[in-house]
Amino acid sequence: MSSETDKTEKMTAALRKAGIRVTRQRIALLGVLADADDHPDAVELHERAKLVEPSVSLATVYRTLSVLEEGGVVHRHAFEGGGARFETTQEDHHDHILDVDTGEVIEFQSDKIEQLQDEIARALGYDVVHHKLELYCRKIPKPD
Amino acid sequence: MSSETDKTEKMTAALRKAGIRVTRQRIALLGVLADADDHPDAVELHERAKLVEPSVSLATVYRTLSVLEEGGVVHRHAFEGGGARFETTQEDHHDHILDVDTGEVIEFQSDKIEQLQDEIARALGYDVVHHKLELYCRKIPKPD
DNA sequence: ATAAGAATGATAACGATTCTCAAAGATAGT
DNA sequence: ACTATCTTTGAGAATCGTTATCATTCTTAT
Repeated sequence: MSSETDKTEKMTAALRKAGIRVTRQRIALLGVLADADDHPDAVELHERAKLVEPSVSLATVYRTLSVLEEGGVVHRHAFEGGGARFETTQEDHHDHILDVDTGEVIEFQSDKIEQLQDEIARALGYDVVHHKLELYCRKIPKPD
Repeated sequence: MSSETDKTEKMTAALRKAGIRVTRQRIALLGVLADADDHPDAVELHERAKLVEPSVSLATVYRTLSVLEEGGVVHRHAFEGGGARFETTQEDHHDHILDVDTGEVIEFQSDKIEQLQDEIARALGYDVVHHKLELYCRKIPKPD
């Protein structure tokens, strides 16, 4: 099998499609992002990318993340406390619940809320370009 | 008239009520915050506070903002790009529209959205402690 | 007025991110 | 494939917003 090669080709294609120059470092980072099912920050992504492509520098991770963001390939989140965290745009749009005790991130989506946002903005003469909705929450204790 | 004295006394009372020790610097900063109808950052607040109380240092501005936040007297906002921005909690709760072209901040409030947020969180086993809803928008061009 | 503790200004330190620059690499045209 | 051109890279310095340190000054409860 050639699964590693497969992934490389997939990432290469994705970069090409987004009009981004293809380099070893970018393939590695995009691969890591595609595999991640959490919301890692730049340093964490650097750690993971180094396992695939040891030469990647942190500077390049930051640069590439910006490039990928501009290309619409990843989303950058600035949750409260600490640095930015990233995820691919492969999945559908969603917002986040942040567990204030554990730091856990849960994703959710509500068409109703999005629709209300559009209505509110429109009424004030604005179009929503993008939005940020974060619910900082605490687990409801189970009644036992 | 003794309007400056009046304000000082008002600010002093507000600090006392919040259980915060009263100093010249804190009175000055809180006064500036109370007067602000925008969402200034720490450096901007420092500039304004220096006009009232020239001795205030930037370090104290940061320290005091944290103290005031803990005391529930001000809110800290982390809008995209740049540092934190502040406003007093005198007004009712509201969320923000950010004009992506001008940086302008518009406030709005929607009980409906807040209610939906609670419902969504509850369904996932969470209570909302606080939330952040920011609509990054662009002005709809007037048809002329 | 005084003692005990808290707040202050100046500046160093910090973490996250961006910049600089010479060297290496990618792409398009031959 | 070979070059020329333009881009990206790694390493580390620099920057930005913010917090920590510490000796001095100020608040507050007595």
